Amino acid sequence: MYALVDGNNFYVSCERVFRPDLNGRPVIVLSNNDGCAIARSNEAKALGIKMGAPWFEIRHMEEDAGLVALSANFGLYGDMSDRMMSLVGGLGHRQEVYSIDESFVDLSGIRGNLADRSRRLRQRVLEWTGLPTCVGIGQTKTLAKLANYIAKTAERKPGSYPAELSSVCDLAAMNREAFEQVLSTTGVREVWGVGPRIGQQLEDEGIKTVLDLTRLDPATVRRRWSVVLERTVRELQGTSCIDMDDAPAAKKEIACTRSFGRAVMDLGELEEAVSTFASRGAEKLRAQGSHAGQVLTFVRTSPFRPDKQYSRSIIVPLRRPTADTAALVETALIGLRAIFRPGYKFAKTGVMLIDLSDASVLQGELDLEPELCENRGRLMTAMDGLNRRYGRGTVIIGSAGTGDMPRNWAMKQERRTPRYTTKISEIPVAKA
DNA sequence: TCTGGGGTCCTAGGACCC
DNA sequence: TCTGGGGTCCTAGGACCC
Repeated sequence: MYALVDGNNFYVSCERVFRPDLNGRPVIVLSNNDGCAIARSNEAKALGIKMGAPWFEIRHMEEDAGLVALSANFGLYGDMSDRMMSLVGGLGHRQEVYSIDESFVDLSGIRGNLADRSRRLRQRVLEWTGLPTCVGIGQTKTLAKLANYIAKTAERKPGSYPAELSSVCDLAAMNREAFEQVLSTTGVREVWGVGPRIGQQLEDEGIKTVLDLTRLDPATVRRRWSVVLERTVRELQGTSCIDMDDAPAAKKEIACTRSFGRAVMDLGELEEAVSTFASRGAEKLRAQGSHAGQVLTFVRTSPFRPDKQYSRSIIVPLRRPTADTAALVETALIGLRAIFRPGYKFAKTGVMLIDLSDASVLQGELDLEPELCENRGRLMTAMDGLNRRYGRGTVIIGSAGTGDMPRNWAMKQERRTPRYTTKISEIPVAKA
């Protein structure tokens, strides 16, 4: 038995904890570069703002409808997430943190009324962190996800489902008739694992509701679609196919990519951006104890603009796997210089560290610079320590830029709220 | 003017091997 | 005329997730 607990409109709710004046108002949080809406309050959803809606298209609602738009404050959301997750873990014996605002909890061995227990947990999370949540319970992870969707929808749109399913929905506790009734009023696209593509195909075949999907024969689904969808169908039928993953494996690739605040045409500026992203990737790499064997660098123009388009990537191997910032930056720059073409308005670049291996696995080789290597490792440790203690960017590699060049590539963030919980100078002051 | 970032898994097809 | 069988590895692309 599984529960899926997730934060309602998570980023917006994090902002509201410190800005109660935003309660009851339409609020959205924008992606990096203030590009598009990535979180919406219920009031913003009611205005018809879609997930991913470009900001420039909905901006007029600031005037027309009192919409409040905030730049993403990921430092805040990450910290609030940690607080929420540590409480949610108490619901059962094992927890899998699935995303910044969701976690699965294994409820096996938990006695008593699971819905009541979940309601108490919700209350505790709300009181201790200020964050509203919903809980879905089911026999499999896919059913728990579905239950969570129902709980959220029942809460947000009264009348869409029986009122008692609002906020907490336990599909496993329902009788067959009620269960099928709920499934028959839920669209097939709401199922975890059914995206726009498969959703369309299913609907074209007349499979419109979750109940329809649940009644398909798994073998047929495998033949007509894939083993992935077959698993989904089996999970809906109550057979668990997706296990808990409570010790997430090391990443197999690490990406650092950004769209630019403004178009960039100059190689020098791109070099700063690529150096910055490769450095950040190197930090992530060291944090998980890995080495990279190859570095992929890409540049591209904006596919949304009518300008001349250019998009290329290149993979450059390292002489030996490493997590050394200087080596990774140098390699990424070799790639950049190979694919750069003048005359284009670049919109985005990125560095991906691939072919990752565990740092403890070392290829034996004749080492002609043992002291150098050892010192590099210490240097990286010192650098990470300083940046952790005094903030990201305290110590950087020179090619990332010292501010003497235009920084069109720098991210646009015009509406960021303070880092209330993670930056000492930005902690709110309570007045007596 | 202005459209996010970071991942995973699966499959098909080609290259290559014996 | 008639041209095997079984396997691995890699890559690109598709689809999905939040």
